[in-house]
Amino acid sequence: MINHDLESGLVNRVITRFPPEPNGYLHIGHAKSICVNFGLAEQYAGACNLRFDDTNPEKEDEEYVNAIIEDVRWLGFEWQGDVCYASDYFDQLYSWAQYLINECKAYVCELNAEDMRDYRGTLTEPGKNSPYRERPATESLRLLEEMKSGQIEEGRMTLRAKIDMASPNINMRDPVMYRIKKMAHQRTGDLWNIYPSYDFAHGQEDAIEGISHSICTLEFAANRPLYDWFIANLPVPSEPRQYEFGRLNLNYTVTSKRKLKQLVDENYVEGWDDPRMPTISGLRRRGVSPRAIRSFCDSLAVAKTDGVVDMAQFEHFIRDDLNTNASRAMCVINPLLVTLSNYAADKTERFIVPGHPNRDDLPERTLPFGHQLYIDRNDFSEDTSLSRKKFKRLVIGDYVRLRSAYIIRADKVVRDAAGEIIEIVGSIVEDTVGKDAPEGIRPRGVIHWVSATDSADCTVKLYDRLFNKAAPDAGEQSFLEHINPNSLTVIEGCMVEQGLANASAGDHYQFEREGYFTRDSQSDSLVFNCTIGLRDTWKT
RNA sequence: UGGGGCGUCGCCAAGUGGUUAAGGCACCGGGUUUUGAUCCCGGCAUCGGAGGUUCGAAUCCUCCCGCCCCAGCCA
Repeated sequence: MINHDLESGLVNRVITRFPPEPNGYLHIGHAKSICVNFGLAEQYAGACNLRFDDTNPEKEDEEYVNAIIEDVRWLGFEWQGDVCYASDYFDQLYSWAQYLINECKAYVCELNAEDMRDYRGTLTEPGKNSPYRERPATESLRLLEEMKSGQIEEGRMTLRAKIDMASPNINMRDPVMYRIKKMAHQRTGDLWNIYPSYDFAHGQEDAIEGISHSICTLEFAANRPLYDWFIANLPVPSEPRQYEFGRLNLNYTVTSKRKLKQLVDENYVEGWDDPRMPTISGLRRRGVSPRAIRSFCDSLAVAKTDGVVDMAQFEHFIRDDLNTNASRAMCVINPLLVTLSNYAADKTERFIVPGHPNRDDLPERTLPFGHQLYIDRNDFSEDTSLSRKKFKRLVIGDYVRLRSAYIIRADKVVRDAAGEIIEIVGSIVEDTVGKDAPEGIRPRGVIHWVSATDSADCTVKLYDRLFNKAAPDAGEQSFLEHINPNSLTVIEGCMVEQGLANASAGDHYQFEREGYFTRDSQSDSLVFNCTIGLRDTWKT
């Protein structure tokens, strides 16, 4: 990459940083940034800092700081030294502001927000100099001190950099360095009544930490000249450089903290960690592993194009990881009782089966088998005219293989008063466990099952995409108009094999023929979240 | 409109003068399979447009078209 060139001379060690503002939870978009920053540091044997860009107490909160730390750690990354905070540099930043005033490169401006906008000009017209621009340094110094100590009302004054009001780059038209906010900061308390702006803070934070490559997203490209201006005009300890790359956009979801916060605040979802959320915590609760997230991010290009990645690409990496790492299990989501007439009611067997079809390092499991079991209602059809090719499941008079167990035949159905099928009576084919079907018997397919007496009751939560429009943000309507009303399906009364009765959140399973699941971390009872279904190419 | 950035298969993308224009996702065929999964094999673009330079261009030049970002005392 671009770094390679710089490796040959410009910098001797790659130091990057991941600098979130603690104003929300991390989401999949941040995961890319995290992977890029930590990944580059690792690749070049450098280091990466975790730094909170906490320059605006209005939107920030301790809760977010903790959640972010947890998420980065969960993703498996280690930052250099202690966690850094922009607020740790407030004193340094303040003295640099004084320095610029003394250099006649900054001044306290008394234009209100509206007038400042007018003076700034437009995209096509240059701005006008503020009437306070040539104020003596001593006066600005005094005023800044008063702003700091709380003697000036909010909105009355700002400290601005004196650059060029006619610059074609609007960011260079005397940008605000400090604004008054008489608000307690989550870390510095009531110490400050003024807070530095992003532009005045970010590059200097990088310089203080010795960051070599300050990597951010494309929308900051126009801020780069300003970033460079501060670095060039201040006695900073190092000269970091900013590089931009395209942020990750995924279709069928939103990745804007503002919108995610709205979904949470207005109760469209259960919280930041709702399994339908694209947040790191939501994905974790959903059952997506850090490994899947990292491989997905690694598959993404670090380029200047701003495209929209197909959710299917992310899903591929989720499945890819789970397929190779998740233990197999059987869970009947829609139980239908099957009674085996030729299998003694008091007889039971226990089949020892592999935890994974091609990994013997995963523990084996035990499947109790008996006179009665459950299969899924969808695995039985009364329509015996369905061809074997079209319906590879159970029909009256035909055979099917019970996964890892016997081949059985369905003999008749039992109905309740309402005519609803409540039971299938069938029979096993002797001596077919672990063996090929005997001559003359051809099972239509393989279905999953669970012992009727020796299995655990559970609830399964199935998720669909949160939005039913590929680009929820696009168009006139609010993204809220495109929320999928059926994004969550709760199914109670499911039966899972006994061995999973004490499954824990963070363990991943493939419920064979259904999908990948993990135990929900927020429920006391046995609840499984469907991470993602199996790929299904079955054409109906 | 001023400034900045970007346009290669349905999607994400390699590629910076000579390649049959990588790869992944998706999709479509076929094979294996006690998961209609996995796995395996095969198929799938002339590079935003128009000119030009060159023996030769996605790669260089010109013009045009389109998309994104910047006018917060947000980041």
